[in-house]
Amino acid sequence: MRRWRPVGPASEWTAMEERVLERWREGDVFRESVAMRRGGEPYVFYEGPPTANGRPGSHHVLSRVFKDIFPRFHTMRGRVVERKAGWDCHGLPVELEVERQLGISGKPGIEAYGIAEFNRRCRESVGEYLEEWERLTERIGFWVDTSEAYRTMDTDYVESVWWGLATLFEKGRVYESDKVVPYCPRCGTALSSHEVALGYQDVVDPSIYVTLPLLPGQSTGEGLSLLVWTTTPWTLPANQAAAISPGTEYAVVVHGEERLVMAEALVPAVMGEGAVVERVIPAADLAGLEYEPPFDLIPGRHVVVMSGFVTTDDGTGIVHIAPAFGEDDMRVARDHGLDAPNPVDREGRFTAAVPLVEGVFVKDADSVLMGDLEARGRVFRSVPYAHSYPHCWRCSTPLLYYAKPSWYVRTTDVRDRMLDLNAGVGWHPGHVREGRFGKWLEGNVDWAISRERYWGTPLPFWRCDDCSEVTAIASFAALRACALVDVPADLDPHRPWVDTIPVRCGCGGTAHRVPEVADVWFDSGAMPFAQHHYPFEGSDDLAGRFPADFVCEALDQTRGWFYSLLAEGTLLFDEAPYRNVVCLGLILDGEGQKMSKSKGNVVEPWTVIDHAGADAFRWYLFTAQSPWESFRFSLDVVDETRRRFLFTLWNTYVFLVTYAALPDGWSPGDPAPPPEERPAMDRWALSRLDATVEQVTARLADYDPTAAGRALEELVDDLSNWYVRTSRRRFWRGDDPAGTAAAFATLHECLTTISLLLAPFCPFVADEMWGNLVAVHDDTAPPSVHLADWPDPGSRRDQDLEQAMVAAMEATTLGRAARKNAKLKVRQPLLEAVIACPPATARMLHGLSGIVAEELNVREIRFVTDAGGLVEVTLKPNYRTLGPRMGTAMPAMAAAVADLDATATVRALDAGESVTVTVQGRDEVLRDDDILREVRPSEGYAVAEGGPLAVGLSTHVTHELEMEGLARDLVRAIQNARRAADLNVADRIVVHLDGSGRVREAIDAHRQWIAGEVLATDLTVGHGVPFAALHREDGEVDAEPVAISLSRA
RNA sequence: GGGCGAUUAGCUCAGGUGGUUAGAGCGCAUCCCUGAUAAGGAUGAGGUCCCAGGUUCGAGUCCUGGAUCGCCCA
Repeated sequence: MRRWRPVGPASEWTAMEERVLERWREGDVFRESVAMRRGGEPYVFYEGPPTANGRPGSHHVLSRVFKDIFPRFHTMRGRVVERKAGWDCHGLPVELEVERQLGISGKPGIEAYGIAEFNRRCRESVGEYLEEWERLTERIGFWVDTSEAYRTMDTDYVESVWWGLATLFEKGRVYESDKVVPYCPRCGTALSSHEVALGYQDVVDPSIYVTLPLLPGQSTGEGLSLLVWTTTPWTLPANQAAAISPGTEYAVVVHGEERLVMAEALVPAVMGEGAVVERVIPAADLAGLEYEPPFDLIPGRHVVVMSGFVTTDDGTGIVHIAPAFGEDDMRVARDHGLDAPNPVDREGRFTAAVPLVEGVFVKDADSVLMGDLEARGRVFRSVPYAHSYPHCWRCSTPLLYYAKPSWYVRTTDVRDRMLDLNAGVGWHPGHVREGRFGKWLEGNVDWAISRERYWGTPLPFWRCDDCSEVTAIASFAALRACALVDVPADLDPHRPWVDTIPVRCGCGGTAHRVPEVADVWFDSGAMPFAQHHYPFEGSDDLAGRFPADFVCEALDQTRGWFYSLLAEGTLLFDEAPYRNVVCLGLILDGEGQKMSKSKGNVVEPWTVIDHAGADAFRWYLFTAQSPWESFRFSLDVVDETRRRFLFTLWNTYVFLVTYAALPDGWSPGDPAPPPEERPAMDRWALSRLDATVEQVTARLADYDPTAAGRALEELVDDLSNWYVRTSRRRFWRGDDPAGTAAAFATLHECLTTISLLLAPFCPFVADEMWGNLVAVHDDTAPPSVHLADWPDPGSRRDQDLEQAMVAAMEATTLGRAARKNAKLKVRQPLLEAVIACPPATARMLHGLSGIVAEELNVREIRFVTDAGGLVEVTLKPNYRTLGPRMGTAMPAMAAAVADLDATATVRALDAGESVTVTVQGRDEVLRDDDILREVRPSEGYAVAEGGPLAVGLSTHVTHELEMEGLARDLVRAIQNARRAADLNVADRIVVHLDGSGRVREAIDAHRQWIAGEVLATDLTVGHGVPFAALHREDGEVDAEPVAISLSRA
């Protein structure tokens, strides 16, 4: 009883995938695949949480399928791979979305609206696209447990983050400092360096050269003005000092009435070549001089100081110092005991300290301030300046560098340790370790973890109203223990609720929570422990859950999640949080442009899935190129991938099932000869199969799905275009039952093993094939390929056979080229093909000559191994073997080889003798390996050659051969008629033919053969059809008219 | 301004440790096959391997410099 399920055409691919998906749902296959490995060694995967308040795009498909393939692979190899989904819930993107919905903007708007209600809406907004995310996740076959996903806003999660922050605080790794930070005045918050990195834009800012006249009555500098250059004129009112570079010579340049001071080296750049330098002053003589500030509004020392950070690369070599608005400026101010006055409020507007522009946003104040300076004759020159300036990555507001208190984690303390740990991480590509990520770590600065925002993990720090002492609270229990009010059992640990809970300070005073929330990157970096509510629940260690064996995200996460994970892993556990990292590239459109909604070039994942299916989408992403390069992505490239690989595979599978399902077909378990007794073609296929298993396993174990996938592509191509092509007849000829059984068993095993190898890549088609190739026939087999074990490579490699087959393929290609040259179609049988090649090749090919003969449609294959006669030989030195031996004498050797008598040399080598040549007075013995031969047909043969092989065909078509060719043509015509009549491949027919004398002669000569080929039980010839024809057609065969009638037998 | 990566056929991409005539797919042209058929195959045209130096008997491959593009940092 055959149990094969009928198979549909490849064009119904997406319907097939939907059916498989349904089977997974019904059988709960994902859960089962994990559960059945319980007790095995864990393989730890961390899901980097996406934010679900936007639609998932094609780039999310990229990361999600890479997150899928390795867990699937390791599951099949016996590891337990828990896959907990996660969602990043907090942060500015969410707040911005809610602000947009509410039509409010900025912090005052939010506070007027009410933090409680605002945060409630943020919580809702987070889940808005959750359903679409889950639907896409399922449809692309990303197996991850979304039912128990961690969410960074969950109470348990927040408590774990509190634990982390409080632990760092207790270790003395957290501090608060007034520091200049990149600050977004619209969002009202400082940005972390990795956020700043997201928002550089090329802009044109005003840049001005301003004069700072030195005050009269000082030792040096009477009548001189310092020249400073700035691209942020709005910082000039806050000027406190002018910094110069120690050890640099400063020039006094005459400019009209004025005498300007600037670094001597920069005079030509600033003043032009003709500038007159009056004299030169060493930096030391300028230090300490006082000058007239650009605006006499804010008190200060207005003094010249020396600082190492000043360069003479650009500007004037004198730097305007506004301590509140620059990191270097602040350091200079600290070093020299200067104040850091700040005339700009939190919204980025000038305060009453600068009446001229009070209430004006700083960037808008530039022109007014410059106009005022100009009017006072203090501007030397002003030119627009194009540079890259950081903007808020969410709202595009230009960032201000701005002094304000912030909370920091002292990551610089563990910088070297992070570098150590990073050295042991398996990065893919490897250059990220020392390159992009390593360089980033080397330049590490303390991590600013506080944000003055609303929707985030509140910092668990309480500051005493009386003694200012800060208490860090590591758990809700600890909070309850020292709270001065009742803490509800269902505490929402978000603002504003936690802000209403004062606690008792050690000094007896009352402490209130500091207003800031945590950087969302701290949330995601905490996921290794927070997703398990560590250390509050379950085991108090993370054994089997930390570190991860594998994480995977886009390359831009080097500064984001990859960093926050490593920083927290190092600080809290002194261990790298991941062993292997796979980086992914960007998804660009087909023209290499970044996809963006405004350009309208976004390829939606659903478009790809609906048209080409998830397997094709996945296969493209895995195999198109190295995953960390940018993808030039379009529907077309996925479609091409699908046709090239998936359809080829599917056609091969359909071929097997079609013939196996016939009544006289075959089922798994039917007896078949053992592999070693099967024909060469089968042994070759199994050898290739074993080689591929080995390769795919090794490449996947090394996180290289691209090479693994390409090995599979080659195998499928070999099977389809060589094995099936040459073995086709064995699948339906009844005269060799052992050969038929061997063919079925071989192809079945290949496809079954391929379904296993393919399972992590294309889980749908792999399972579909497994179901029909294995599961339906064997009730004890795993019902899904994803519950099966990864195959072990067999021991049937036969490299000699593989090599011989390559030669056979080459001979076939050449034979076909020869036919084309001679204009002899393949259907016309010929007497013989002559293969000219070295004896070793001939020995190798001998066992395969039947295959070559059949492919070339010739009766005989004859080998010619002697040079001369059929072919001429030319000799070339083998540089690969001779080069290292000869060194600089190599050109002389090449000349010596060219001088050899080719025919005699080849004869000697073929006889096993060596050949000696004299090169630069030394005798060199040449072996067979050292000489490469090229054969070329001699005159008179229509042949084709390639390297050491040449194939010639006897072109004489005898009458007998002609009749045989005609018979073949008739078979083809009848087969076409069968197709036109819509018959099944196994239907028996009766045929009646009518045609010319030549046609009749061909039929008479080959009647039995023709009937056999077309499954005819009766074949008649002549006028008048002796049965009621199901189908009839008139046509031509080899220019002869032929009428074909046929009917079912 | 600095770091990292890329640049190979019209397009998309392969090309361990340097070694014969640099490959594949798509597209194009010309054919073939027809018991996988809304498939399949063959042949052909198409290359200054970004440029310039260098190392070497020999460089797409290694070194130096430059150009262009991308990402990251300042």
